[in-house]
Amino acid sequence: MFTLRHVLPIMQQIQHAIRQMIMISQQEMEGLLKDCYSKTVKPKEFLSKQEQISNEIFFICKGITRSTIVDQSGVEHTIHFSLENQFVADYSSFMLKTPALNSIEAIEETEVIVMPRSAIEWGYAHLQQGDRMGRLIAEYYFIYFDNRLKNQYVFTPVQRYENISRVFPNIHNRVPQHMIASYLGISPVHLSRLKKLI
Amino acid sequence: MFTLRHVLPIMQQIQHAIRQMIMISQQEMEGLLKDCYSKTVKPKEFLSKQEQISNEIFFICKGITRSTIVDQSGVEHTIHFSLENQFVADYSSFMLKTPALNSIEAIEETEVIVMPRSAIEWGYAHLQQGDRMGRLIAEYYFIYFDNRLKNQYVFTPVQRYENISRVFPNIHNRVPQHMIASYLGISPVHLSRLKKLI
DNA sequence: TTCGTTCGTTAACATTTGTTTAGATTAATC
DNA sequence: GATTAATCTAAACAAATGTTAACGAACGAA
Repeated sequence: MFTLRHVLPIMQQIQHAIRQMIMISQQEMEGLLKDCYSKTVKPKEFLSKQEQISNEIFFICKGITRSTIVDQSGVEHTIHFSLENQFVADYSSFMLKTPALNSIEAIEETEVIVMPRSAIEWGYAHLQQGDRMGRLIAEYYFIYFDNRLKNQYVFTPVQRYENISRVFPNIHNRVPQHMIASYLGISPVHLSRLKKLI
Repeated sequence: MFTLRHVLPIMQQIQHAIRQMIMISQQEMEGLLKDCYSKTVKPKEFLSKQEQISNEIFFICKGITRSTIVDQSGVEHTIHFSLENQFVADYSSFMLKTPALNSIEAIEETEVIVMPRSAIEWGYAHLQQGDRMGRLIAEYYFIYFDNRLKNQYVFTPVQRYENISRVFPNIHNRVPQHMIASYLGISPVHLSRLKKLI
């Protein structure tokens, strides 16, 4: 049987990400990560599915995922891409303990650290800076969403396309174009058309 | 000169809102609110303007505001409405201390409590549950934004219009229709056209 | 009151975007 | 390697949305 000491090296990346947010002792870190484990999913496999309550937060060590939501007509929309060194979850479902509206699906082969609810709650209760960590995560995502929403109002589809390409230059090699179109809120045919005009 | 004891009655509403989020002693409450003050703005007057760093959070006691953002072509978009008993600010600007992209403008005569940055920072540093309050506020807005973004993907303009009318039935008596159109991301002429079809 | 402004509706027309279908290319699977 | 599936592009047409202009009603300021 492995002890925590043996498992930790795999956890280096997530530890680094956590230490960028808060001051945390080695002892606290071990407590926080004791229920966490790593998991690998293949392309098109799901990390979590809609209609189930999200009881896990994922930290992406390697790979890329997309979060999808299905509308009343059954059409699937890509609402986020998530990359290496980012946390991903349906946070609304996690926080409210309501059924998730999102699914999270791997695009490439993806390796994640799974943080179960028990680990997060242990953190809030026992970490000196637990609530601070929660606040910073929430604020980080708040800023991200605020930005996304403003973009929707202020930029045209072409501008949004150029913005992604700038922020995430490699995206065209890693995700199919029809998913980018879905993310932009336009049809794949139309994105192809717009590209011709640039 | 008024002491805090005299000022507090005006502050009842905001105290109630704060107590719904965290446990807070009367002494802590007085510390938190000691730099806060009330302010009344007339319709079309601004609580805060774009390009300035937001150093205040507003609590709306009475009235209604809209948050606006201007695109590259100079067109103004309404991105939020905020009502009684809600906090409003350009939180991204407040948190990052960067120039605001939003302006906040009163639609009706509006009375707010102004919470300066000093009050918020005092709260984070001295309140027993300061970070918890920060986390809950950030999480609350996170959920709000998450929802807004999903709505953009999943609902048509007509559905979004019906959703507002349901969530905020009185909106048509309180805000001009062209602002609602702007909020929905469509032209005022088109909203008028869509209404005919319902 | 009177005058000017803001607001909502309507119609006509222009532009953008979606849909369908087809074909060609590449990637994945057996 | 052969076959199937996935992906992107293209064209033609349909639907949705924007723009402009005109008009009248409601509202506010002088």
